Amino acid sequence: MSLPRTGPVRSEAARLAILEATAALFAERGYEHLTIEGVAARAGVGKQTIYRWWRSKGALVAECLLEGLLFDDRLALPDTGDVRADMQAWLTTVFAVIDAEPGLVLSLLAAAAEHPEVGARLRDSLTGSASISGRLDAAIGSTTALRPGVATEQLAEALIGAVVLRALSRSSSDADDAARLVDAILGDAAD
Amino acid sequence: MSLPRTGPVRSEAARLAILEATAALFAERGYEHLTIEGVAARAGVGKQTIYRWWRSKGALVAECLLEGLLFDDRLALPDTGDVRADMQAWLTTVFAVIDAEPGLVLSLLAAAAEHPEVGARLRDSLTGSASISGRLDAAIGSTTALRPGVATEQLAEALIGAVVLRALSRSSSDADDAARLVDAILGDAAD
Amino acid sequence: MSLPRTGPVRSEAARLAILEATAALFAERGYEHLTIEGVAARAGVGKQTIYRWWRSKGALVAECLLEGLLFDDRLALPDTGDVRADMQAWLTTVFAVIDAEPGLVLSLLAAAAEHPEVGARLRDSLTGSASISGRLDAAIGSTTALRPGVATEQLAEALIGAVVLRALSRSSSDADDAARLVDAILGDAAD
Amino acid sequence: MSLPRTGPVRSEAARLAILEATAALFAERGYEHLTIEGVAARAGVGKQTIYRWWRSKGALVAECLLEGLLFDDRLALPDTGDVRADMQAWLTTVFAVIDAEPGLVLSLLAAAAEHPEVGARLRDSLTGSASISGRLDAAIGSTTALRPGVATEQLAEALIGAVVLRALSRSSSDADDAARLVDAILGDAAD
DNA sequence: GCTTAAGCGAGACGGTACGTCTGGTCTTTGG
DNA sequence: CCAAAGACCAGACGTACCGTCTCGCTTAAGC
Repeated sequence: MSLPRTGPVRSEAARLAILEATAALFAERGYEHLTIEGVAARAGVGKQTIYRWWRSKGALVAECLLEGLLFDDRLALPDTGDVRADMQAWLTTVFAVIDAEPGLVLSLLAAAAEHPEVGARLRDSLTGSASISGRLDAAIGSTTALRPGVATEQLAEALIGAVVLRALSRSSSDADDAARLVDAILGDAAD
Repeated sequence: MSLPRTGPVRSEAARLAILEATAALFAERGYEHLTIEGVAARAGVGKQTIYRWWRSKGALVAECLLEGLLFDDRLALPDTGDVRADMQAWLTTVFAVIDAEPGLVLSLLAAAAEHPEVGARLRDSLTGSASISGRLDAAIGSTTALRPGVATEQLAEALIGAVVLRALSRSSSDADDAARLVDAILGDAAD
Repeated sequence: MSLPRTGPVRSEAARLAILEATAALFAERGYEHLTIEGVAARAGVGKQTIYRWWRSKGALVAECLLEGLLFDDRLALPDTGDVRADMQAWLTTVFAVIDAEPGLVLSLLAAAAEHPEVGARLRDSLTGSASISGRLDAAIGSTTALRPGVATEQLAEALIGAVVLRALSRSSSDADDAARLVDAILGDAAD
Repeated sequence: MSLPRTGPVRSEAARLAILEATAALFAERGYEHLTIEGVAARAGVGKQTIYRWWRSKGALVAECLLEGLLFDDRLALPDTGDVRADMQAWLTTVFAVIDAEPGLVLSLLAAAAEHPEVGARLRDSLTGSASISGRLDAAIGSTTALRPGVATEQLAEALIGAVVLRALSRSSSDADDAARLVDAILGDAAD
């Protein structure tokens, strides 16, 4: 596979081929078994072209994460207006994904543990893009836990954290687990 | 007619030397840079002696974890009777450890992401030995979040999860962060 | 006080496979295009097994030379009793080989220029094993140049040197050239 | 009517800078470690400018040789009228140079082995410019070996060849060796 | 006490991937 | 429109570890 040659400015074609190869290999074999040589071969690129622009495997994965090449749309938080129901539905989906493809999340965690840049991006991806704390803010007053003045950002972090822990401990989780977790975090409906 | 079992038995000295070398190298260089060859050399042991008894680097680390060789005593949850104060104090300490030696926790997370056995043990170590959910159970009724029937185990998980997330995202945290997190999880004092 | 333990021993099979692969690739592609990776692949051997026992490509080639894997029997000096005729016949053969496969000799020269060990072995192979100076010694008195007291070793060196020069300059040489050279070195028949 | 094709012409400055950089790097690091990239960097020139005008590293070195950039004047054959003495003196100098800077000659030999053009030029440089065979011709009759009808060109070749062989085999040589070699080639003084 | 087989230290083996270096080609940009 | 600069693909370099496999030694259980 040969790419169209470009000049002494950075080749966008090469960059894209590399990121796509990274995402594909990451999905297929996981972070641990992702190799620079494998990416280079798959992308039809010289190894040096990777080393020229990325410092490490982790930086490569971080950029994939940033470009949204690693997550699909299943993991978006739904918005029906009912925070509790939305969160339960979302958590149930997330648990199902972790059960079905534990490697995806675990690989991401391994990458995050190894490279600060992945860690930072991962947190943004999880708390930010799913915008959980935003939804919690909007629902303040509707449950006992969401009382005025509560730090919704920490609640969101705790929720995501619980998910991460379940992934790490390989405990398989179902809809009931999701409900229990949401109830624990949100409290009862406000009177 | 059974074949006679003869021959020497497993060397306890070798086992201990290996676990100690593993713990030392883990602390010095982190999980990623821990190598079986390095452990063998440090322990003054043949590689085969390691492979005979452990299936992988992860199994080695998991056993160290189980034997308490990786954590020191700083990380025990204090018990003054005041749950909120105890948790804040504990979290503050944990955050300080993460800030001071991020490698320790991150390496453990990397190991957990790679090896199920480490993940399982890690969760036990964190939630079990600190026995957070036990303390929460005992405090039911004392805060708005600790209402009767709440799943304290999920609350404990969420709390630990938040800690893990902060470690992964390398956000440095202080006593205020600890307080905010505890307040978000526990809610207000009960009336 | 413990004696050094012995451990596994060097694999003769690997050693031979490596030398044979080296000789084959040397003959096929020449010294310049001989690569350690190629030798390892051809020999079915890990690269480290080569680096463990040889310091360089040159050392490898030198050992092949020493084991006689690079030269075939065409290049042995015949012995009919007539020194002049033998030398002419031999030179004619050597010139023919150089004309037909210049790469063989040139590669050897390149290797010798790069690695002292090859140079030393090459000289031994050429002057020693062909034992030209021995033949000259035996013929002392039979030609004007082979007078008593003459340094036959230098004469042999000069002869071989002339051959090397012709190889380097790619001048194709025939039987007449061989005769002229032999006559120049040996002088006329003694009266 | 067509305008004369103008356009820039080959830059003499670039050509000289390249040749000088080549000669300098050759002297410093030898033929093996001479790289096109190194030459380009040293000459302040793009790699393509080299590849445009020379086909290979060898061609570059050959042109340096032709321009006399590689040899200094030490290596000229003196002319006192006494052939034997002149040759001994010259050989002694040559041996000393080889002993002191073996890399220079060896690098040249490596280049010659790799590239025909260098080989041809090298032979011309050595036999031609030192014009040994001319001197031998002029001395015909003065020694037993220099009898009428002898092929002085082959004698010259043999002499140079002996020098080349000594360089290749790294045998250090002194004035006595020079004398022995000259005596072997020239024979005794004619009666 | 002798036999004998497993555990031991050591380390060679076939491999994979690393991160670096150079070769030779091809473009862009500036003079 | 040439020459500098340098990005590109390709692939060899020498190193680090992997996990497996002998080696010869030591040692404890069972005859």
